Amino acid sequence: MSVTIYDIAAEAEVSIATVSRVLNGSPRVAKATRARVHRVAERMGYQPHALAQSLARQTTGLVSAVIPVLTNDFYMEVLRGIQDAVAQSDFDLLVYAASDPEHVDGQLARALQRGRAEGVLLLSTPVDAARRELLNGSTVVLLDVADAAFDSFTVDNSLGGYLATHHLLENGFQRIAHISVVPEPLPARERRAGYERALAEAGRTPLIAASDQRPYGFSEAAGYEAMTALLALPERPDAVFIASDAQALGALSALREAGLSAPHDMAVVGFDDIKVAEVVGLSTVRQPMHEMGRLAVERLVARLADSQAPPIQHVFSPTLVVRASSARRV
Amino acid sequence: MSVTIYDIAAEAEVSIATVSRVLNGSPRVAKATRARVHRVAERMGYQPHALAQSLARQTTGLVSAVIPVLTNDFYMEVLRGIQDAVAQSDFDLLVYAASDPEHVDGQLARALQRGRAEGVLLLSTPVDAARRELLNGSTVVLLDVADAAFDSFTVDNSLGGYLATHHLLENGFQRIAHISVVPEPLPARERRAGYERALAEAGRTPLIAASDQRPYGFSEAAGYEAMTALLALPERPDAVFIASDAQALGALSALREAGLSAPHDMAVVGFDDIKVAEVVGLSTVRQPMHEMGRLAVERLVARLADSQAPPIQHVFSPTLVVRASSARRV
DNA sequence: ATGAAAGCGCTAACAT
DNA sequence: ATGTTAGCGCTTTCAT
Repeated sequence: MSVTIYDIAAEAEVSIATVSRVLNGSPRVAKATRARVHRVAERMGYQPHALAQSLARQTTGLVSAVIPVLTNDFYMEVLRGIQDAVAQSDFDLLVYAASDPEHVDGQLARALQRGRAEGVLLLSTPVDAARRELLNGSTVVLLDVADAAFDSFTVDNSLGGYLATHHLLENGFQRIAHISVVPEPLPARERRAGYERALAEAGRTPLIAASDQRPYGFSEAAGYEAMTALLALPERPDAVFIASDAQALGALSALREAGLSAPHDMAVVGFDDIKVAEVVGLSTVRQPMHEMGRLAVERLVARLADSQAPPIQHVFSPTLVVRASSARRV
Repeated sequence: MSVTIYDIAAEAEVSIATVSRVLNGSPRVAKATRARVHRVAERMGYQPHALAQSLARQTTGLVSAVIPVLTNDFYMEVLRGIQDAVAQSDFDLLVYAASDPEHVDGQLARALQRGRAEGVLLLSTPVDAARRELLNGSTVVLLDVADAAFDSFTVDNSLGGYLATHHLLENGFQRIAHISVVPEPLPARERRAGYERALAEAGRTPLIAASDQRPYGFSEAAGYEAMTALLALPERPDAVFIASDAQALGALSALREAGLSAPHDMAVVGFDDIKVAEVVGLSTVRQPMHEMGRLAVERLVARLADSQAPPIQHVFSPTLVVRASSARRV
């Protein structure tokens, strides 16, 4: 049906080897032949067959991104960065998203299938023993999770938690609570640790709420529930640092429904700096999501070229973004 | 390096054909042999080589989505729908996103490369003569754009514009403006037509603003500029229907910066119903983005199975979502 | 400078 | 029930 190098070879009266050479820009071809083959290929509308090329070259030109849940602005932002960087490379991008983090392994297995992608970007998925086995032999770059055996790009979550809490302390808030996640993934644990450290330095006691929202805790619903719990407390906190912006959005809803508002009744600081955060004036700790995705891809591409380099652990420093929701009490 | 069917064949003392049969579940294999081959394959940790399989089968198991710009919540939502449906199929998903709509053809060409994907989902990209040529022979489903030669999933934009405008009229607003896009793509033109129809029925005159934001008009910046222009008018409108939520967000910012607010000083209705719309209380015309993506994939998969069916043009009816930004003047 | 031929790893007739 | 073999479309030695 469609034109192959055999057709071109016949038409140009050369062998398929010569056609292949010309098409791949080998210098070992006579000028006249080269021109003729090019002309014929052009005229016949030749297009290389990606699959056949890949099989012969033993390389697919594909990288894949494995994402725990797409219904999450954090991942969406990272994905944008990934896509941008991939578009600037010679690779094409396969996207594997799970319905929730617990089902990520199925997608991961597909992404890792032999002869599929050359490398994979794995997001927010801790490398346990089973996964280490799966990943064995593949070129992998980790995002939002670190592991000594792989390149990784993470944010200093503990610092982020500290910055947020310190900011609330500085603004004079007295009873600063924290909303975390159950079950608590490592990033959340680290954010909480930063919160606790800041409080400890100030000689305050932590107050932690979290609702058990399986399978995915970084959600509006989880934030809503946790805030509801906080509001039911006999002595209501006057500020809260929340483990993610998504939860913070839910928490703000709960606040609003209770006839309260931030920062007047309770100051709120989130984490991530997703786009809505700016729109609603939510103070937050910013992760450079776009850049994380971009750099991870660049690293993956580099590693594909040089698999020997020792793994690097890139830790971004998050930055505090102060908006209306944590304004100092007047 | 990695184990092939030859290794298994040798180990199980059968031919590669038998191995292939067993692995593909052919019934024409003796029970004992089947069991033995399975055991060996398992033990050796065999994984089929996607590429080789694809080349032999002449089918890749890949579909691709071509997106004009990823920095846009509308496309993100559609992409989620696409991903959800793809995950339920036997296909894997390639994502090709352009930096802006004018550069979509490069990505489209990659997506269409012979031996890459079996079908492509093309978003918001009108099929002109050049593209028709490109798409010729490929299995394509169109989203947000219609063309008689292909399956397409679109929304009744004109109806949407009508609904929005009619709603504003009903709520008693007097001077209802419209913010469109320059250059004006077909969906925007249709939305404007709906707006004009509603106004004409009410015997009012249209008032249209739009800023020239190349290459992509459905943006916050564009909305901001257009609203600024409206505010500079001697007689300020008291309501506005805006061609997209993204622009509406920018318009709301402009309003706020001018010390004004919606709906008090000007009622605002957007289009799309992206997630932030709900958060900021923006009235809007909802497109079923997730479902559009999902159904488009299902259609693509169906067409891949039966290429003879005549193209279908699926037109969704948008729905009006009333929130605070267009509340009736008290 | 060019051609012949051996793969790449698998599927699918066609034989037996 | 199983094996032999010819592709799938291309790249890449190895000859000439």
